Amino acid sequence: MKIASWNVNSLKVRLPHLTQWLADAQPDIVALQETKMEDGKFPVDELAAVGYRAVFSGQKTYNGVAILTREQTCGAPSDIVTDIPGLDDPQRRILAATVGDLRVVDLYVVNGKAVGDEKYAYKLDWLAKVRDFLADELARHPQLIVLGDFNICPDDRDVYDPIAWGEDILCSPPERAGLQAITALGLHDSFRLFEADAGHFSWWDYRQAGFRRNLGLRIDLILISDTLKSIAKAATIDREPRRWERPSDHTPVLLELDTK
DNA sequence: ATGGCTTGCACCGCAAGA
Repeated sequence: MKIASWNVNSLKVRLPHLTQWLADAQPDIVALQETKMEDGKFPVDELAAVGYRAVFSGQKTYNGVAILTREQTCGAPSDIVTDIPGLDDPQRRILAATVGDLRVVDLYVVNGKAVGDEKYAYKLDWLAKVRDFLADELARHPQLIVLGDFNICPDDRDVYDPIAWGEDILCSPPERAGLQAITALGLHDSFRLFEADAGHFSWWDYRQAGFRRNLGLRIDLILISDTLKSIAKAATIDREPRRWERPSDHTPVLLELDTK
C-alpha cells in the first residue's frame, strides 16, 4: 500500500499535475494541502474519472486539505473529522478519515511568518492542540498515520543551509519542540527510518532557481505509529513533479507499507 | 535583503507562502 502527501499550492492550477502523477505513481491514499478551494468547487468528477474518491475541507483563497483514496484498492473513507477540541478555527487545515484499517490525519501546519509574530504564537498553540487531538486519535486507532505539510524542519539535516536559517521560522527550537511533542506520542518520521543523510528536501523556493541548486527544506512528513513502523517498507520523495511546467513548490512524499 | 516567484483576489497592486 502506497500513501503520499503533497502540498499542491492551488488545486485549480495543479489538477493536471495531480491527475498525471496519480496515473504515474498509482498511490492508494493521497493527502493534499493548500487546495485553496471551496468545497463546492472541488474536482470530484475529474478525480473519480481517474479512479479516486475524495473527502475535503476547503475554503476560498487559503489553506484547504483533502484525502484521495484509490477506488480499486480502498473502501470509502469514514469517520471524517475537520475540527478538533480547543480550536474554533475557520482555517481549513485538518482532515482525518478512516480508510480500511488505517486512520489517516492530514495536516497543513501553520506557517507562522516569523519568530515572534502573532502568527507564530498561533502556530505554537495550534501544534499543542493538535498534539492533544493526536494523543486521543492514537489511543483509539493504533494504526495511525499523520501526514502533511508540517512547516517545520525536524533537524539540521533537513535544511540546505542550517547556519543561514539558524533559529528562524521553520527551524526555531519552540517549533521543533512542538513537533517533538507529537513524535513523542509514538509517531515516527518514516523518511528517517530509511535515510539518515542530509540534503533530501520536499520544498524548494520558486525564487533564485532554488530547485536547480537544491536549496530546499524537508518539511513534508509522514509520521507513523509503532504498529505501522513494523510494516514500513520504504519512504521516498518523488522529485519528478517539481521538474514539470508550472510546478507546485512542494513535491510528493511517499510511504510504502507491507500490507497483506 | 521587509528582496527574489507564484497564487488568489480583484481590479492590477496587494497579502501570503516558507
